[in-house]
Amino acid sequence: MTTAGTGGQVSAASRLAMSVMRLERRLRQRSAGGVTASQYAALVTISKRGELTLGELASAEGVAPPSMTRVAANLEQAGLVNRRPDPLDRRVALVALSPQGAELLRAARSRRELYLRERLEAMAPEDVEVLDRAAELMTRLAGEAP
Amino acid sequence: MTTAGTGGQVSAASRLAMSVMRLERRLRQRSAGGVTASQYAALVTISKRGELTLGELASAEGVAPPSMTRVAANLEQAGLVNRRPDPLDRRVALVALSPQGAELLRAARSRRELYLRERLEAMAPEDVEVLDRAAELMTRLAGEAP
DNA sequence: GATATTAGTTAGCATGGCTAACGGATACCA
DNA sequence: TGGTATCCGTTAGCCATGCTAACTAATATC
Repeated sequence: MTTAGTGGQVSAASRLAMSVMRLERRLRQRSAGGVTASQYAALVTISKRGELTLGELASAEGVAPPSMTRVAANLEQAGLVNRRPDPLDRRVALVALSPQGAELLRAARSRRELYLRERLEAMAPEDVEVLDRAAELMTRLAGEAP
Repeated sequence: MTTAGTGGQVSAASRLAMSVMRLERRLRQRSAGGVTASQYAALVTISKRGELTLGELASAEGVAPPSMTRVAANLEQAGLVNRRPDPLDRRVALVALSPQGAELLRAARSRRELYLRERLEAMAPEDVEVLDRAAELMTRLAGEAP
C-alpha cells in the first residue's frame, strides 16, 4: 500500500489515460457513414483547413506520412477526397474534400456522435461543460511534440 | 447554422470525439515497459479487481472475448499474468496478475504516463482538475451500454 | 551536370478490433 | 442414464492503423 498501490490509488495521468482509451474504443466502433475514426478525423481536418498537402495532413493528425498515405488512399477510393499533384511542385500531393466528403461530414455530424450526443444530453450541463473544456485541453496535450 | 454546421461550428460531441482520438493516439505509442495500451489497461483492470475470468475481463474492458483472448495471451507470454482453469468449471479461464505484472504496474505508473504527467504538471492546476473530472465522466460515457 | 534533399510511396511487421465457426465442459431434462 | 442445449473460450480470417526502412521521383544546390 505504500506506492500508488495495487488497490486503489491511481494517478490523475493514469485515470486520464484509461478513460481516454476506453472512450476512444467506443468511438472507434461507431464509424460515421462507413468511414473509420481515423478517416473521419482526417476529413474533419481537411474540412477545417481546406486543401492541404499530404504531409501537412499527416502532421496535423500527428501520424507518420506512410500512415496518412494509406488513410488518404482509402478516402480517395471512397470518393470522399480528391487528390492532385501540386502544379508547382509535383512531388507534393494536394488533398481536398470532395462534395461527397463534405456531404458525409454534414451527415456524420448528426450521426457519428449520436452515441456521444445522446449521452451528453442526458448529462448535467456542468458536466458537459467540463468535458468540453477537457476536450480542448486534451487536444492541446495531444498536440504537443513528443 | 442551426445545427452544428459544416464550416466552423462543431458540436461538443465532435470536439470531444476528436480530442479523445488524438490523445489516445499519443498514448498508444508510448507503451509502458513494453506493453501496449490495451495490455496495460487490462493489467490495470486485473489489478483492480483481482483474479477474474477472461469473460469478465473482456466485458470490463468492453471488448469482445476473442480480442481479450489475444491480449491475455500476449500478457501471459510476457509473464505478466498467470492463467489457470477454474477448478469448479473448467471452461472458465481465470486470469491473475503475476508478480512481474504487479511490478510493471508499479514502474509503469511512474513511467507510462510520464508523457502526460510532465504535461499535466506544466498545466494550471484548475485545468488538471478539469481533466480529472472529465476522466471520470468519460469513463462513465464509455461504460454505458451501446 | 552531379549531388543532396525533400515528398510521398511501397514493403513488411505488429496490434487490435470484429464476426463466424468450433471445441470442450457443464447443465438440463426426458 | 443419455441426449441436447448452453456456455466459455479459442481458432481462423478479415480489415484498419500505427510504425520503420528502403525506394522513386522531383526539386534544389553547388
